[in-house]
Amino acid sequence: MEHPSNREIASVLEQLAEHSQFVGARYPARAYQRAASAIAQLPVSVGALAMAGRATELRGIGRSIQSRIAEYCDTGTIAELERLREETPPARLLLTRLPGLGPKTSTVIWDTLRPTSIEELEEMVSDGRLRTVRGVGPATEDIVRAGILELEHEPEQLAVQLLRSQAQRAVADIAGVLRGSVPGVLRILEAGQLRRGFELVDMLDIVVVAEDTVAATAALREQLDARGWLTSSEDAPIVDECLTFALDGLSGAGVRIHVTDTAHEAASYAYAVGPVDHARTVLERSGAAPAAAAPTSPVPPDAPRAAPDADLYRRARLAWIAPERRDAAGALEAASAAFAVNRDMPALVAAADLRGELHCHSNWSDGRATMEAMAHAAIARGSEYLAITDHSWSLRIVNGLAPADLAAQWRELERVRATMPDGFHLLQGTELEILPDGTLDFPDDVLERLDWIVASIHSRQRQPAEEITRRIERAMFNPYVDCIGHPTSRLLLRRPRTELDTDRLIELAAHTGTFLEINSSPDRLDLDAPTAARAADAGVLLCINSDAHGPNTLGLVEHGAAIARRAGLRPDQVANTRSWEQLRSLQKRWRA
DNA sequence: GCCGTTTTCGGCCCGACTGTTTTCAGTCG
Repeated sequence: MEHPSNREIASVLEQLAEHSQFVGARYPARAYQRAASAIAQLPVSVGALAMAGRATELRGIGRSIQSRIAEYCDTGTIAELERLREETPPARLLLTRLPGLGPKTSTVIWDTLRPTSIEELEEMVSDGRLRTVRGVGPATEDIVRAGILELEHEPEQLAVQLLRSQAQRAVADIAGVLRGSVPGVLRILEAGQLRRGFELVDMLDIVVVAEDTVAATAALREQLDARGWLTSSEDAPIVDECLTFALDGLSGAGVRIHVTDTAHEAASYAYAVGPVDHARTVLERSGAAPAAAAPTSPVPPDAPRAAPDADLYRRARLAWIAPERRDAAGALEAASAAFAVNRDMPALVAAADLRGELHCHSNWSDGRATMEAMAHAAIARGSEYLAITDHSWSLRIVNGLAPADLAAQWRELERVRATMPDGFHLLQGTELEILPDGTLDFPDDVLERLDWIVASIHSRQRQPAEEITRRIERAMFNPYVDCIGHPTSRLLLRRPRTELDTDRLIELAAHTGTFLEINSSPDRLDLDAPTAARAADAGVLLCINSDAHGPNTLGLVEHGAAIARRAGLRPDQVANTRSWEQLRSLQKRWRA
């Protein structure tokens, strides 16, 4: 029996959380929220667990939430939530969703004014009635006014964007459906924006290679229809039959499934990877004759010879271009020039090139696992070194470590180290808070005892450009600061980047010998690809770091590697493609 | 709504900042 995805269930719980806020039940709201975020990253189906009565074994899920999940699996809905939804006026929803208005203020406004519509709320803003609400001043008024305005402009920004991690999960879900229900599927290939390494994705492209495209398309259409997913179907202009639909639920991103057979696989894949203009040019240059022989699956993501469309590029008299570089300016010209002299395009860095991990957290601060568990997970991934970089003490919210804690951690680390296999380096580090004035959270005599130091900003992120740039500059001049973590502090779809002047950042990183991070957390991906490319051009070494908070998230470096590849980075431009001994010799503390 | 051998009831990350007050509540990370 199939269950709704964890993503879907999490979104339902989030809606329950929102509605709990309306009735002032803030602790239940938090419980729903906690359950939702626990489920979202769970590797097993919570629906199956709930139906078996075992979901309560998970932290954050009790009898009540379990029964709601089971109800959702059974009936596809939760009666209580449906009722709440119908009872909730749009103006109420708007108020609670405004960033800067919390549960208290939005409830006070609602209780005092009771606008029956967004239009009425707008009137209340302009005629000053909003201002009469206790606790509402000019700033709050601005927040509401801006919120209404944004709502009016929404059609333009309605395109739904997914983080890479969400997009990958969605693709995996869809692929699961396809495998189980469409006959004669030979392989399923990830294409489109996701394959090209976009940090945000609004269209998922999936190539289905089938023995019989007519039969496969019919079965696929039926499956999608049965799920209510199919919104439209169009024939792709060039090479394949393409089914287009919208994902259900919260995400609502577009999906295109390209059905093809082995004879047309290369062209179909190139087209599905895109961008369209690039694919067209390649297809035209190749003579667009369908490839005779198809490569055999499975296709490793990056071996040029084995890529599904490698042959196509050859016939187009082009060196093969990695999907991540197909948006890059001048890619076709470079590939043509390389082909003329019988060369490949420069090799791009891949996650498999990374020999160690330089930014992760343990349960000494806000990580979920012991240092030991993190180390074993790193070893299992083939890493040669792992730096434990728990937060420093000014970040109390995540249990940042004081110098005394650091000393205790050191003793524990020594004990764990003794159990490690030969050749593996467990390093003691810190994610050091750069304080608002640019001073560091630990003095130098503490820092000099650590193996590896990532310095980052988590507070006062709205400083003006000059201040925040000076702040990071001061940190980079410290001889023990090895790397600047998530330099612009953006959170994709949630929070804009800081005003940091990245030109200055790069210039000083080169000058001081400080590495810059490509943080692989899917909602950060910071530095972004264009900035990382500029940094590499300036001779700055980048670190691709997972920022893992548990053993399962060390693999997030795949996302960071995708960004690095979009930036065109070679392995030698990434610091942690080196052994720890080599990397260590590049730390500025040994070079001065 | 969830959690727990120091609790089956009474707590729930905690400090800084901001905007609203006129000494502090609400929001955020």
